[in-house]
Amino acid sequence: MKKAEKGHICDAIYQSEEPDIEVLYDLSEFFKVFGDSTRIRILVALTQGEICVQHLGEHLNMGSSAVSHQLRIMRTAGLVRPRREGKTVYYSLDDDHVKEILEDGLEHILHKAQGVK
Amino acid sequence: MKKAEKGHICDAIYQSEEPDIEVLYDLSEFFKVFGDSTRIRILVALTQGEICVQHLGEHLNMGSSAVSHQLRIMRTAGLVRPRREGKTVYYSLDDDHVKEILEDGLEHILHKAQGVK
DNA sequence: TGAACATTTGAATAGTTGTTCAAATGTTGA
DNA sequence: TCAACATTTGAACAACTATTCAAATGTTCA
Repeated sequence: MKKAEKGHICDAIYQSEEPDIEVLYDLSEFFKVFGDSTRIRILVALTQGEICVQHLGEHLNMGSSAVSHQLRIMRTAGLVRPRREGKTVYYSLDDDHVKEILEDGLEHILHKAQGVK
Repeated sequence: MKKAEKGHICDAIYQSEEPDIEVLYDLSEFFKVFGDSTRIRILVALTQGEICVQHLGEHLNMGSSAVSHQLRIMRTAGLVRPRREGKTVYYSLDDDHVKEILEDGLEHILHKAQGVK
């Protein structure tokens, strides 16, 4: 890889092979889903196993409609998966990756809270 | 730890020792910072090294003011750190944890894009 | 000090988003 | 089929957010 000639430190951005701008947009959309406390609480609850919409509503002290709206967003993002059993729909995390991302985030803010540096 | 008696699968949420609701709120606030494509692009650019505000603006095709506003948000969140050198202010990632989170997110969406399952 | 430049700040605005309510859809059992 | 229940959907509204512009702050150098 060739080094920039001018040597200005800001030139770093010109030699970087950053991911496509479109991918970075997708990435921000992905993180956006985690950027709401209702959705985070749902995801954290789901780390314990699958839960139906109504119970999620009770747990969050919200109506089923509001919960369903949020679940749709997370379903679209591929974070949760529905399973119907009679009248009831159970939701669960789509894969273990979600759990990891939650844990990484938690680790980060707890780390910061400890007062690093 | 005592198990729920009824055995309903939704009871999982009642036996869980989930993090304080306040912590989950902080967690969502943390992810919210990553949930904007401008900020993501700034963070990704910074993975290559420190960059000044003006160059970031050129890179993103935005005014310095807009960039500065976003940098303030990320500074407050403890994601980036400024270093003044004369008139110029260079920004860099505050710690390696940020890079990890970006990579985890990228890995996830690329993984999904490949069509898993 | 004063001019030139880089960054920050505040106010204004257009666009986005979460929740609520009402209505629709889907499912079960009588 | 009908009633009862669970979930989903759409529209409306209030709250929030990213960007822009103008003004202020901070820094260097003559």
